Amino acid sequence: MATIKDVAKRAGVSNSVVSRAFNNYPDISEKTRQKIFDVAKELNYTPNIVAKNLSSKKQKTIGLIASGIFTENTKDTISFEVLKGVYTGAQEKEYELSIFLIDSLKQEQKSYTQFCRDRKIGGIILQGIRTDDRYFKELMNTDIPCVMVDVVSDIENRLIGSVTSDNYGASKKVAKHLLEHNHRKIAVVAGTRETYVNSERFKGTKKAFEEFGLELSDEDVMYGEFAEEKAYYLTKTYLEYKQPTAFICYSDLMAYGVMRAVKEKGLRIPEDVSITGFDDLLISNFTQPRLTTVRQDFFEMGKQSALLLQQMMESKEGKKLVYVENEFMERDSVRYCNEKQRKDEYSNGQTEYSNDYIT
Amino acid sequence: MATIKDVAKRAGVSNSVVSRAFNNYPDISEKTRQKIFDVAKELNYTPNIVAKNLSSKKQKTIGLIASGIFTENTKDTISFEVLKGVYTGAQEKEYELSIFLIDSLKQEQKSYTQFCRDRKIGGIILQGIRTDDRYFKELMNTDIPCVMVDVVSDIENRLIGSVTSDNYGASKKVAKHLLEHNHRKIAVVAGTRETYVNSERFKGTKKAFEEFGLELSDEDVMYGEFAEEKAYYLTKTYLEYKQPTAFICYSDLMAYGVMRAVKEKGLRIPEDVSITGFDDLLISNFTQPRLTTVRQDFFEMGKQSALLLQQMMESKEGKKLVYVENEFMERDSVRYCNEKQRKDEYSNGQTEYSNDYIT
DNA sequence: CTGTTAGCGCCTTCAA
DNA sequence: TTGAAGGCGCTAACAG
Repeated sequence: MATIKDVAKRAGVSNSVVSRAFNNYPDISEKTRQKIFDVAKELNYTPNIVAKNLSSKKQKTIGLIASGIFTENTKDTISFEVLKGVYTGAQEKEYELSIFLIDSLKQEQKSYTQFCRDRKIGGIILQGIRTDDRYFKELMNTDIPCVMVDVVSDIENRLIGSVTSDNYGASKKVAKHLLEHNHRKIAVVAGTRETYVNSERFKGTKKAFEEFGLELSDEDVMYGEFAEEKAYYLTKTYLEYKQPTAFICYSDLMAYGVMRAVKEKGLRIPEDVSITGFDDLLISNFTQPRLTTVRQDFFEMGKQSALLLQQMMESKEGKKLVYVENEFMERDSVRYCNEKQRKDEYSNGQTEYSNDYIT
Repeated sequence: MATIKDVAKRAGVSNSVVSRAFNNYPDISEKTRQKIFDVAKELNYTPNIVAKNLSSKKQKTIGLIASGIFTENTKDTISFEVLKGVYTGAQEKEYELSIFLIDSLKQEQKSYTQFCRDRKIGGIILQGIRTDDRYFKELMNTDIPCVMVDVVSDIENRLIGSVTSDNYGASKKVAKHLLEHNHRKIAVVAGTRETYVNSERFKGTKKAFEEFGLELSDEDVMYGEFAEEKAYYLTKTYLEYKQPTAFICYSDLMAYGVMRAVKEKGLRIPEDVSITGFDDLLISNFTQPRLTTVRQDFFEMGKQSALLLQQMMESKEGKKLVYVENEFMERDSVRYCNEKQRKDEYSNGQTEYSNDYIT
């Protein structure tokens, strides 16, 4: 493989000139520049990225740290979409990308900071990590630029950005949709309490209730930790003493769990119970019934993260917030709530409508 | 960040001793080794991978080149599973992983070989790439060890391995399953003709027919190129002049296309037509009806690829073939073919059974 | 067992 | 506009 030396020798110049030519320095005569590129092409030379990375001051590689890829539900391919987006964004500006997938099952976690230092990573994108993680905290004490996906932090004095979507607005829309469909007995299956997206979505729900002059009761809010099984069990229990006409779920995954529990109870969706999700995973278009939810463009979020990070790395400027569009997807899991259903007291059991439809 | 020098100085030894200690060379006294590790821990030192990579003869990074991630059907998350597997396998033996995702839509392809050289990649895993690709051919003319997923090549004199599953056996099992369920009017929606897995699966199908004293007619074999839409259109056309009682599809994606075409024709699955797939994608458990198919463990295939590649890189030994288990998943898209259906001539239209069930 | 020396391939002052 | 020299952080002979 040709090295910079070979090109230099063949072009009759010194290494440094070749280096400058390849890095678009202006202080090179057009003639030699051309000569160098000609020779390079002839020798099929491209700079070695490893050596470049080692010697250069400039940071041209970014990292993606993603958690929950291994342990989580395989139905969840969000991380993959983010990864594709980040890759695309990095590619666009010719940054190298190094990925770090965290397997939360394994004990031997590694320091994010270490990960960056060891690879000369100049900036990092964080996806699905917990802000109470010790390695996250450690990272926050460094000066490595960070972009977080779906987390907006209040950390000051630090190069940190966020990419997310309008969780508040979308969530409000979902709740209003249900409210407008005459639902009043609504249960909320929220995610993880301390989480940014959860609190945004919760605000949205509450706001919608408010606008209808209603209040959301604590006992109708469950915390499913964004997990299908957890949501399933919570719903099972909930249904033993209450029967809402609708469930608002803060993730599709949880909606699947709720659907299962609801069906097992012998209730029909959406005839007896309406259900909404959030995310629009692949499967949501294939569930029975198809899930009404909020589509998030995770690919775009990944891409924007990479772009934002690169910009931060180059300009050394701080705190940016980028929003990516989301979209309310009205499908088949929500139906108008009739007066009878609406007036029925919460009961310990099934409504008369549903007895025949156990699936 | 602490460098090797800092450790050396603090431990009162030279750089090379520290280097050796960290690379587990035996020629170091237990005492100094211990001393070095102590100091390293104290200084929070870990070797810089970039520098290591540059200076070392040993190749400790592998690459994954995957195609079709961007352009293909988003229902297909196979590449992602492979990626996770490769990552896990690399991680296990402390290899670095560099990924190269090919966007076939973009014109500006890059040389695989270049990709490897530029990053000092010592071995490469290929997934979803075409063997008639010019860059693939170029790569084959180098001495870079390769492992291919789901491609078994006949290239000689070269460090090359393959990881796949028993496509022949699984495919045979599928066909026999249909045959045993009394189906005789069977159409095959094959994939891409020149492809390894396609030919293996085809052999399996033929073998099963043979064992039943039957022969597969050319006119009942379509080539859907593993694409949902292609399969959909082929099936639409096919159904205009023939009505099989079963479709064997060489991928789930194509099965979805076939299902759609079949339903649009007003035929019921599996009452009128049985359908089988191959791969067991996420959605196949949620289609209507749930798809009978062959589950492939793509994660394991990715992992085994990484392991095999590493072994090849270390031992310089050649041509290995690793099989990963697959599993026949009997679900709801296949049903026993009754005598009436079986005897019906291929007709230009629907059977009498299905007229009422247009969905 | 340990230190010395010379790179790996490139970038980056500093002088010319 | 160019060249020389030093260095990025580490490994790898080769002495000792």
